[in-house]
Amino acid sequence: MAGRKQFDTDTALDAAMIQFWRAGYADTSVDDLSRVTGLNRSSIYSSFGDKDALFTRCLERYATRYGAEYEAALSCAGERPLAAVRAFFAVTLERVADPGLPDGCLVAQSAMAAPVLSPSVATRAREAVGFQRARLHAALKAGGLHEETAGTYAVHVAAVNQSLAVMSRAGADAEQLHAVVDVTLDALARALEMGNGAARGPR
Amino acid sequence: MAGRKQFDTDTALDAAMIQFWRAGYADTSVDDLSRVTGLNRSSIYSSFGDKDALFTRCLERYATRYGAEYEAALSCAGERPLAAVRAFFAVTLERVADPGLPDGCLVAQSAMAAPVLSPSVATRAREAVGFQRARLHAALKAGGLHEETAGTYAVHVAAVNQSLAVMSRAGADAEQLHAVVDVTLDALARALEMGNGAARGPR
DNA sequence: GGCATCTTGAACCATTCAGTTCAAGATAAG
DNA sequence: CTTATCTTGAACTGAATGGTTCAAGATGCC
Repeated sequence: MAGRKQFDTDTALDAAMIQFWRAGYADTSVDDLSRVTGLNRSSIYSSFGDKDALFTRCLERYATRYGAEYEAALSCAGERPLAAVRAFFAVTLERVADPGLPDGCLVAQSAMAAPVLSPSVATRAREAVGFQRARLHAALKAGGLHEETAGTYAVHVAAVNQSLAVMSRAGADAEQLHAVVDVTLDALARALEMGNGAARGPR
Repeated sequence: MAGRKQFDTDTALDAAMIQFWRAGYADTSVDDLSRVTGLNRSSIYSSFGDKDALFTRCLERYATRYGAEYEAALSCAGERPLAAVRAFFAVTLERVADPGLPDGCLVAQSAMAAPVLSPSVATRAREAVGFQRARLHAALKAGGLHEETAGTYAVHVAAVNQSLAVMSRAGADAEQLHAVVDVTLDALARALEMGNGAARGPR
């Protein structure tokens, strides 16, 4: 197993990502990473640098992969904004329901652990949350919501989406998680009904 | 400083609680606890047992203190359910706005870290989330909501409340946090308007 | 003063941590 | 086969971890 060949970087990154996702940064040792990736300690350091760099790669990978899914879900926001947000939530709900993946959300966890992460990683996690909100904001505006109303619902939907991570880790079942998003979808439906930006949302 | 006198247990517990709250269980060493409490290592072990026991005490303290505040906020739910839930959220919003306290929520953090906490602590954190939901459920029923609708809104409000912890750690400002809860309050107001349990909520 | 009680600091232990180094071995290309 | 490249396992370092023990000292009570 040497010579010119190389191990599968993507597979190793996926394994490391899931380990960080499940246990968090602090509770993941380099030995853990070595075990789940099947890579030797030396290989980890030579291929990815130190633990912090590997975590950054994993966070980036996570944000890219699921970011694309969220993006795709929101793609129909212009014509069917409610269905778009429903699909947005479905991305999270299906991920949580997948027994092959950890509960929660790597970005949410990293944001929660921000005070004890390296500044660059903490900033990246915060940016991911902000980016999610911006994505929603754009989609809701495209869906006909007034600028201010779209902003309000964007931050609300982003927050509720993060809350699913907490609740799933707290042992909430699928039915409860659906109830959480249904209230939000109902509120959004009403805001959308109130006209193409003419009516005001809450506040 | 010895003899019969003893250090102030409450003060020490508060300091330890805030440390756990800010940095989480994994990223808080016993030396950290010694530093912030002003207690010697020996004193910590003799007074509180090991790190796990002290964390449990802190979690209990947190749940008791803020649980009482949430309880008080919801006390008027029978007459003014919307105002009660608004006051419920205000407990969290004011706590987050307090510069003397860490962002986030110790219970939410502990729930997120459940997979790497000792089973007893993880269970306790999950119970705290469930208890919050039960409290809201009872309050909303008292406020006139139908059983099922009350259950739906209870889990939603509990989730949104947890989301404030994530969002505050992710750098959201007070205005954004208010927007998050306003959407929920608006939805709840509508559900309450629809009659004393006669009408159905979302779903 | 004398005694009992508590605190304190320091030392200690075994374990784990991140990070580094290196020799041995395996492979592919020439 | 030879050579260059890469992987691997193992050892090692220095620091930090949780946890324990104990002698010295400070205090309050009698």
